[in-house]
Amino acid sequence: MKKLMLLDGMAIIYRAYYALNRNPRLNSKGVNTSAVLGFTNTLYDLMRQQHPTHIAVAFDLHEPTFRHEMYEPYKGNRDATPEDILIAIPLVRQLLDCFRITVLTCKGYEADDVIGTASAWAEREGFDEILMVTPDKDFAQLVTDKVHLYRFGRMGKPDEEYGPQQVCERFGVCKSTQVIDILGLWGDSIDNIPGIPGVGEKKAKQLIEQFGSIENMIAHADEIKNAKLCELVKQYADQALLSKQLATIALDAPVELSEEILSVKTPDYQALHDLFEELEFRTFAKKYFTDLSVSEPEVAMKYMSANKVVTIGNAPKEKAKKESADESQFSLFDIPVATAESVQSDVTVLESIPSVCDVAIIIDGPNIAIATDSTNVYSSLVGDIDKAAFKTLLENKETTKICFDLKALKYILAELDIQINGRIFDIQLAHYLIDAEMRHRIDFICSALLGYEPGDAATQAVALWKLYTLLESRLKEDGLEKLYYDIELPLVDVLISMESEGVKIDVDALRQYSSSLSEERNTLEHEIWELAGTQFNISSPKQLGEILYEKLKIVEKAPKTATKQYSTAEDVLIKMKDKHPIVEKILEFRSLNKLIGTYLDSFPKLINPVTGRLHTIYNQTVTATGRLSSSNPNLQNIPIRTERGREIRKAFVPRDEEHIILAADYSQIELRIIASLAKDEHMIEAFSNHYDIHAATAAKIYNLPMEEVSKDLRRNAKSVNFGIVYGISAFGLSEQLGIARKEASALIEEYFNQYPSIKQFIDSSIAKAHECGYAQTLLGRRRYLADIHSRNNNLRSFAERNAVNMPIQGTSADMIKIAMIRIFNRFKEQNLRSKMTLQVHDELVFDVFKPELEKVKEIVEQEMLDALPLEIPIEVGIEVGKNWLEAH
DNA sequence: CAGGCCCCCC
DNA sequence: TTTAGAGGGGGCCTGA
Repeated sequence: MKKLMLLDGMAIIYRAYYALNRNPRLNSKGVNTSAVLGFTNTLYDLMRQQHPTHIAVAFDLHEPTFRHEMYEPYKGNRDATPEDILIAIPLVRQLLDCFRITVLTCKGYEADDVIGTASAWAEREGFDEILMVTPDKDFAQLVTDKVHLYRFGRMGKPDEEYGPQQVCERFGVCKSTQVIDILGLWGDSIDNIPGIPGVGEKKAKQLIEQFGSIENMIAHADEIKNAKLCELVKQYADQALLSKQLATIALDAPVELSEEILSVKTPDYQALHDLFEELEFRTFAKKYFTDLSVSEPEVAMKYMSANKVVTIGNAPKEKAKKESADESQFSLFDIPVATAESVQSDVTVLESIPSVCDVAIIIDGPNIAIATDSTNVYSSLVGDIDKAAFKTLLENKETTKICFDLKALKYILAELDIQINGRIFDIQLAHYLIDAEMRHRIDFICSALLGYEPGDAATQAVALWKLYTLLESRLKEDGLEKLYYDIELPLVDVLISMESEGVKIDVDALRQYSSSLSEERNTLEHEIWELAGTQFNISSPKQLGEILYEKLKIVEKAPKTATKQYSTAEDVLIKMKDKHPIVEKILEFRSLNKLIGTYLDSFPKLINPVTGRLHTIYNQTVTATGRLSSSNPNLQNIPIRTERGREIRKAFVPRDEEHIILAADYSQIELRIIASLAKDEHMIEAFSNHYDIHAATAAKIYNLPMEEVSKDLRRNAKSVNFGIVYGISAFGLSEQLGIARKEASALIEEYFNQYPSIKQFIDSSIAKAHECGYAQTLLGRRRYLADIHSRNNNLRSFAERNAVNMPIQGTSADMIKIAMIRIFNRFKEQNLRSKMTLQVHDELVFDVFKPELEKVKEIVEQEMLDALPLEIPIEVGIEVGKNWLEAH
């Protein structure tokens, strides 16, 4: 097994420099060693994760290269290299010497070419795996089955490894070599070398998909439908070719390569020791050399991949002893992070915790806190880990596990075949219940509640352990324990089951529908361009605004958005529909574009190749009211209102012929809840008699018998009912119904006359919020309303509407969550093969094994009805069908 | 790559 | 000067 790792030296130094520069680390001579330290750390991580047998780091020589002449006219856009980086380069090279890692450079070529050449060479030499470590997407052109691209994740996202498949997905090409064609058209943003002006990522992909290469595109330029684009392509053909040439990585740099040169060797420990001394990496050096009393590289590697258990507090003695023995084995690079001890007082406890490790576990009597050193909290658990010990620890039913993002943790543990037993305290869930509107990321929570951000696993574990005490008592004080233990915590398993189950999608149907709608969209696009007299990007609100309000001047006073841009929002356009025929076409184009972009074309890409199904992610800690949210893809906003949109639901199908889709939804749940919370007799009566509630409302406010309520009056009443739930205002209602303000306010007034308890409920909700500063659901879920006392009318009104809406929306959310948990448990008890697959706020969707249909219906209906005791009868509509549309 | 805008759902 | 003015979400595009 030969595995070569090629690193782009400068890129890693830059990354380290920017990552650590906020907190520069100066040694006593005033030299900034952040970049060197970061580089060292990156190298260590990569070695530990990738276990290469061969390695090299490529550097530029900062001399003219074979591209020099081509680049020359465009030079001058790069910022000068920061001085701290100039200092870091020789130090890094010195470090690599000590590690006896070869530095590859080549006169007349850039580091990219050296890496390209080396990877091509290694592939020919029969290496099994070659990993190019660089943030530069250009390297995608070299990716093959054996040569992979490794890019660091930014913004807390995990690192990404690009194989041929990922390259094709990312760039929308058939072959990775076509990446240079895309980049050629796109141009080089760093050196500001334009490809073809106006061609961005999307257009470039389209063109290459159509023509295969830049050369072919130029040869057949006349076939480009868009006249303007066609002109540009002809005009800038040479520039695109040049840009492609510049993007092409050379594979023939005259650089000396051999297995011997590249092989991973034993470091020169003496030299390393001296260098660390000089750089003042003392903590690191001490650990590193204590650990390396046996200086065998294999042993060193083993130490590097070890994991650590930290015991503090009242743990049993023998255990503490064992673990402190383990501790001496860790060779860890030291990073200048704010550690817990710098801000907290219990230094004696924390002294035993080194600043960096993979997984930190704190055992404090019966409480166990688990953390890892990543924002993606548990992603690095699947490394080398003492699984037996970890399993025993987590599966113990007697202890309390303190963690952050239980759902993520459980996914990882499932892979390791580990269960998590005993009481579980998820800091994230608890924090969500305590203050839903805050952000629930570990770093934010820590800085808000502890006053520092955890930099590594050990600090994070300490933070969780501290937060546990804080949040546990807060949960109790605020009466949120039941919500936590009876709803949010058990819901985690339900969501995991739904997410991993996924839904089956009829991909062929989506593809067919997509191509038919795309044709319609193209026609419309051309018609719009025709009417506008020019070609422009219709999806760009900016360009569209300019066309509508400057070129065509379809209205005198152009509507503006809050940020003083031209508004092209749907309701605005609808109002000016008859001013110009283009408006209707634009609306039509928008709706098609939305359907194609958001659903039809994106779903097939998101289907998991292993399961062949579509898996959404339910977020349990996003909404301010207690609802779930869904993303990647969002399956809670699948169209249903328009005929075209509904088609998409037909593609949601059962898993096979033995299954059938069942959808169960609460009818008018929010109105029922408000009626129940308000104990409004009239509404209770209407619901008890199973009246059409909107018609009944219309009858009341217009003082008519029910039979005489027209469609229009019913629609008005329906809007008022919705308005009540949202926190009504006369303006909002008048906008919604297209009626005068006065008329709207008369309607509202009459509504309140007819339903006095509703009015009372609204008033008392607002009064209660003023009094205690938060709104509350039936079960006590809270939402703090910071602006409830604001002297700013707008802000205060907003808070007051939330005070009304949140208890309604939130109670409904609590209700369906309870139903979900009970249904899930009963399915499990009865060993049913049927599965719950989707939740859309008031609706649950199931993939039902046909023989179980009656049983499922019974369970679902019963549990949805009984979830919460209300003053009002609840109704649940259950339907089945061979797809989601039919079942709705 | 954050923020603005828009549009789909409940 | 102009806009927003009924709740809760997510996705796409842009411009810096």
